[in-house]
Amino acid sequence: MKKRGKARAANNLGRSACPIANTLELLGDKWTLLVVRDVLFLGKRLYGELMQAPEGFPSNILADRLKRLEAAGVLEKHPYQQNPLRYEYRLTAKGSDLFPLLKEMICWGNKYIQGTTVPPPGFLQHFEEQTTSGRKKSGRKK
Amino acid sequence: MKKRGKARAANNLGRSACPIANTLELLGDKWTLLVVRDVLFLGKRLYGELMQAPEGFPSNILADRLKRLEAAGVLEKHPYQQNPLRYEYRLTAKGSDLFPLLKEMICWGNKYIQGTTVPPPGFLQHFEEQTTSGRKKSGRKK
DNA sequence: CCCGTCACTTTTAAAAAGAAAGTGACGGGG
DNA sequence: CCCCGTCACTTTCTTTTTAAAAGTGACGGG
Repeated sequence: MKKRGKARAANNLGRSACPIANTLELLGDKWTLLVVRDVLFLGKRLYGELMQAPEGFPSNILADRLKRLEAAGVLEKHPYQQNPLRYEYRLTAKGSDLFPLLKEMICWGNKYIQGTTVPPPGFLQHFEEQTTSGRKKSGRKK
Repeated sequence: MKKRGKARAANNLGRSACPIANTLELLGDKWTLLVVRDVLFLGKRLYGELMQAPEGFPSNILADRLKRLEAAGVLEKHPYQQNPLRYEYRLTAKGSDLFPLLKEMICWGNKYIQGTTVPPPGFLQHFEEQTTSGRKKSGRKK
């Protein structure tokens, strides 16, 4: 077996083993986290609902991001009707656990980008409990 | 003066007033936060040092991102020699305050992307104190 | 002089984004 | 039965961005 320098041939990592670089590989663009935002904070589940975002998703971009997030295990597709077969999108634990990241984006944005909307008091706490880290703190046992 | 829907003509906001969308407007790509990572965690300050990152910056991309981060007030350029005039890059408070965001990326990446490098114990705490939020919380207290 | 370093800049090709129109499965109305 | 409209994409085409690579200019040293 050959191993020269950092051998990454046989694993799933991208440009390096850095967790930041690998997270950016999946989420590092202008649209992906907006999908997660809308599902997590606004409870959107349907393609048509996601298309309504004020940022104006191009439909092909939205379809592509949904596909990628599903492939990455951040979203799951569940059928919600037959005839024609239609799916809704739900966050997995991997997806819900993006909450702290999103929260920090909101904090930083509110602090440093003038004019950004500040969420109403208590809004973020409501979602805190749905994350794995939140559940850990509230002490649900096996 | 026309105002249709949400008027954003006279402000500096991008696609919407959402703090997440606006943060992504600046930081939402595969490279920008890697620059911040290297300056913040690895103490890199020179163009040549940043070029050494394992992810392999294309030189034009690095130059462009440094320019954008400086324009956004995340980095500052300081001369460190004459003849020829050369500059080093330093984080502003706006830049250091990206630490919590980066930290959450590390946590999420470590948890959900197999094989990513986990920072040594105590590594992150070291930087915690340098952020504004860290300083606000009485600087150093266990 | 020529060589090498540093910090970019320019050039060019490939990839991704964005706008817009098209597709297919259906349900309802006339 | 035929046409209309909805939903959830897909395709096509143009523009922009990225990426790879070569080039530039100001030095300093031998």
